[in-house]
Amino acid sequence: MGNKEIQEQRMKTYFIEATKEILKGEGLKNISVRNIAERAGYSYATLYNYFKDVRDLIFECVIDFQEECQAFVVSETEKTKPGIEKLKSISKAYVKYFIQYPGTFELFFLEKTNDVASKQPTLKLISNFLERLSNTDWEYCISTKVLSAEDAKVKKNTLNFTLVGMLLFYINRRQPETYKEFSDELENQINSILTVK
Amino acid sequence: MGNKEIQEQRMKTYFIEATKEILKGEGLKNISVRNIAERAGYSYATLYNYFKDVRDLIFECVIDFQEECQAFVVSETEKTKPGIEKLKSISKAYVKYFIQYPGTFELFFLEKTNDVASKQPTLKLISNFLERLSNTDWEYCISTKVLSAEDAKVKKNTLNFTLVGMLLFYINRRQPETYKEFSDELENQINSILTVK
DNA sequence: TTCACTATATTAACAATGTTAAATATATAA
DNA sequence: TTATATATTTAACATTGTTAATATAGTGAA
Repeated sequence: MGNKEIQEQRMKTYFIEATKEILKGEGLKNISVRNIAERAGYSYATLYNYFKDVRDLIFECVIDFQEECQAFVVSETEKTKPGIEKLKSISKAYVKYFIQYPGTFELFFLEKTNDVASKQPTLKLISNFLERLSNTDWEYCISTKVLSAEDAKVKKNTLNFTLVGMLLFYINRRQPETYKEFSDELENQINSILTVK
Repeated sequence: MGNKEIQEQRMKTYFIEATKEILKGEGLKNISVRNIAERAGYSYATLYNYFKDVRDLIFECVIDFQEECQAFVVSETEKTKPGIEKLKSISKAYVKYFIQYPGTFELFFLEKTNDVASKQPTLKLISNFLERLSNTDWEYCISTKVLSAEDAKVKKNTLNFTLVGMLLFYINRRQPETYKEFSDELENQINSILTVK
């Protein structure tokens, strides 16, 4: 990588880090080109030398947040034994991360994408994120005959849709109204989906 | 109701109808105060005599869309026999409505609410909408011993979260990429959640 | 009818947004 | 050092939601 590329990458990370800070702190609604640039220490127009537009920049944060979330999930589930128990822990940690940083939830699932073609890889990354976090343990369940391959496939998706659905209602629609209720319902849902008869 | 109220209500419906048209047609991203007012045949500032702000106006469309969706669901499920079969039909029709009018999905689940207090009733309406559409048949399942009350309660929520989650991925994240895949997965999910062992 | 008053509607204006073009500053190569 | 390319900033534009000032229409009394 030549000097040019190193410097360009460095500039990009300045903006990306600024964007991440705002997303984690104030959330998506406080993101603006001028806001980001100010925090990065540059003029707002400079941003356009490194990113096609502000959406491009915002979606570049996805990978970093996924890595952070993954590290969080791993650290929260280390001592859980593999299989169903681990799948439950992973689910809870996954949800916990987005509750802690609602801005990342907004970015992953709510932020609009005008130009869908160029963002397709990122959208794929988002859609199968939970799958990537949990695949080992689904495979484990299949290989230990706890679940059939078909059951695992459907339940994996049910879990994914349900967790994101719950988060959507709670973060974007304040439903239920208290965290306690949310947390109890989460427990119910996870147990119901992951309980093998 | 005095003349004053009649006229005021009439004015409100002009703006509401205009908003609904845009939402159903071009979707949420094409909503703007000037756009709505032009279609309603008034200046943009006039709108503020009848609505606190544009979000207020937008959320007033929820009730109308729910009625429309409910009528659609009823007409699509009339000839299905009550119980599990009906719950499956209702689920499919519910999803079908939002697929047909993605703008209504955006309004129901994606649109931000700055002032959450004043919109709390509407948010509640949204959260328990599917429940209202399907409660009769859940009760039927309980009374015919097909499901326990507890099972019904959890599954009802699983279904709600899963359907909205699926729609979120499909409408907002183009995942899966084809309607066929989406439709097949929908079938799988509904059957898995509503199949009683 | 005419005049004052009130209610309603429109135009003008503001601040904030994303984006681009023009202008300026900085780095590089001869 | 000077000419040229590159990087950055300032200025400007169009669009957004919202409010204040202005204009218009309707109403009730003389």
